[in-house]
Amino acid sequence: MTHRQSITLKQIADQLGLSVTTVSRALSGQARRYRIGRETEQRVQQLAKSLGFAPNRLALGLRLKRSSTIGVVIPDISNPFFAGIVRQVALRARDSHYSIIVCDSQDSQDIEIESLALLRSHGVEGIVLCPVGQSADHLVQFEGGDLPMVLADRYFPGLQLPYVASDNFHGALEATSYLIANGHRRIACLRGLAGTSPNEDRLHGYQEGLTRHGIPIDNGLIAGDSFLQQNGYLTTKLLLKSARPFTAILAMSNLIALGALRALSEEGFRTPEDMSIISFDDQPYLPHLAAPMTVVSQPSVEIGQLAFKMLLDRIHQPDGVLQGGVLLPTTLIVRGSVRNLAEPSSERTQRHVCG
Amino acid sequence: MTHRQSITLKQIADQLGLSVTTVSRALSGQARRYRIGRETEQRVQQLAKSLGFAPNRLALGLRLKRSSTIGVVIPDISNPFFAGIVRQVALRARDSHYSIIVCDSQDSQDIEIESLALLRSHGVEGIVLCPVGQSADHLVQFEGGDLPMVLADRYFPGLQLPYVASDNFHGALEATSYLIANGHRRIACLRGLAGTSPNEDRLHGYQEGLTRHGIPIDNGLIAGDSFLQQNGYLTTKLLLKSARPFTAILAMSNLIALGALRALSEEGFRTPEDMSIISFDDQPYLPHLAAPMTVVSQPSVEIGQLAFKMLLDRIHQPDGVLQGGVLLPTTLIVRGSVRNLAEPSSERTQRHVCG
DNA sequence: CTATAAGGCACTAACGTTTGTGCATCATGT
DNA sequence: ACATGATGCACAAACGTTAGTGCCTTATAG
Repeated sequence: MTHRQSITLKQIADQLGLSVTTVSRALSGQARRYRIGRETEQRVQQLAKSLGFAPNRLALGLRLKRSSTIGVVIPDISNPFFAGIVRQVALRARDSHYSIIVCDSQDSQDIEIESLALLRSHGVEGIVLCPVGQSADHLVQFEGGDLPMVLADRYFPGLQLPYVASDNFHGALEATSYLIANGHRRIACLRGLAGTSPNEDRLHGYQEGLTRHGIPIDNGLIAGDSFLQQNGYLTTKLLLKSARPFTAILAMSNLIALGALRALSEEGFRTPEDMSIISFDDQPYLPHLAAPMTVVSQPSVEIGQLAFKMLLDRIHQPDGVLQGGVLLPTTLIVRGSVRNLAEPSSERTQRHVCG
Repeated sequence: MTHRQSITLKQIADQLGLSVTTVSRALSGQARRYRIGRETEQRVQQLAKSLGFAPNRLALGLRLKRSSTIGVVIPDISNPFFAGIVRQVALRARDSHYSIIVCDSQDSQDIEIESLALLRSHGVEGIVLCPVGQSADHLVQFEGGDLPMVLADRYFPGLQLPYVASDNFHGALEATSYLIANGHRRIACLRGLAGTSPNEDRLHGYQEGLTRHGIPIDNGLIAGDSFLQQNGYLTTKLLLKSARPFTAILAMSNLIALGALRALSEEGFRTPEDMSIISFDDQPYLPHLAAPMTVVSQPSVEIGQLAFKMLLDRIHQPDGVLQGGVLLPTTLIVRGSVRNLAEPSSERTQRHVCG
């Protein structure tokens, strides 16, 4: 039970006076097939169990060319959104007897590239990737279908790889429409990293929302260049200082929203009295914010689960027809961070908190 | 560059008309030692580079008995506190050319046990474990020193394993003292899982804080049995319904605090006007809560970094003297969730939000 | 009593790597 | 001319596993 080092087939074989081959077959359920005696089979299984035998996965992987591991590469594992995805992948992987090697690319495409090569050398059977960069040159090698890969959260239009992401276009469209329905016409858009699908899709949804309601698009209200908190903070500061008035903010990530909140607070703006805001990504704490945050919720659980499922499919049928991408619907969760401009401003629109 | 499957030493050897041995030596910097010709060395290195050769880690691990991987086992990777630890371990591991296999034990000791066995079979060189259970029977096998292990966040008093955790006793003591200094005498304590070091240490700190100020300990104000949100919610509900009055809450985890907040909100209690609260674990969103949360901040970055460093030390010197545990100091971050009972109750103690 | 089948197991190679050793060839010193 | 030493590389084994095949024994059929 408590052993100094992992025990091997050979040790069991020696102890029983059998060959390694026989032990292997007795343990892998191949006993019948290879005519191992009933009694021998029992003895092997008993001893193996009592010794707590577990096959060396390195040897197994080498021999079988199946390492029972998959790789997961994400920009920042401490971002709850990505952590949520990783968790679902991890849980599902465990159900399917896979282990996961996790790489944090730190929002760097160079590290991402390195990590992919590293995972390959580890013999992973597949990779779930939340890509960070604006280009996909390093991903074309995976189109071939050796080493299966599924993209999560982001995708690249030209790239022939399966992906799972939120329907960011409609999410942003719905959020923008909601703001407009509440009387907002000048809505700032706090962008994430340009060239990434979430950013582009959300931006288009935002623009479409304005256009559909006959509101001209003011490019001066569209600003920002990263999904990080610092960007939300600085961009909001700048926007508030600019001459362009606006009554609402559409923040393209949870981190951007946090940064915006800080800037608003510093500049003396109250939410939602002086400024309305909608963010992306639902989180457990959002109902408890000073202004309970109205958000476009992404189905991160489903994204993670589906990403793994699609990867597993590709691992099992590498030559099956390539699935396209899947866009999962978002949900607008209405809380209290959007003011209805039609109502008197002195009153909070909802919630008894801070009443 | 773009290859269908990983390339091997043999392929390079064949292409150059050399033996695998020579190629291996030319690539591992052993050329001089084994008298490989200067020119041969160059040719091998060039070709390897141009082919993007990376040694098969499975074979490498098998041969060298060094897999260049470590295992990380945590209760819930989507909990920002643990995600933060994992991230630091991942970053440091990468610096040291280690990959990490992550297991989410889902707060289940059975899964934890399974995961440890799995990691062993993967040939990991060491394990960082945030244990979940109340007993450490399954960990004594690691005292021996084969398979190095470092505990993070929690430890077990009797167990001879190095650990890194917060100084929860003093953290709770400081928080309790702060509450008392603000005039609170009846302070509810929302516990986590009994038998775990964070819970016990925080509880003792709480009790010590009361005792030092001559306040009797009321066991009716100490309740709860898990670190999860649901527990915070239910326990708070129960406590509020009970006959025992209290003016402040000490929540023993970020999740518990979130649950408490929800209960308070539902029961019509305002924070901090009607109820003060202090939680553990600092998070980016806490300043933006309805009542910006005063917390005992844990040095999760340092915990993760140090855990990896200690593990690396043990990997390099398995027979070195066993380090004891390390307790890292916490920081009380004062925000606005504690009301000073000496001040008039109608006014918010600070902040202009919701003014 | 012999051919045939079936039962029970071991031998061998292979996965890709590293490492100890051995076998050539060439130059050098005497 | 002959031992000696360096130089340049290849061979073989090993890590732990699986899978194809072969060998021996016993039972069954003719």
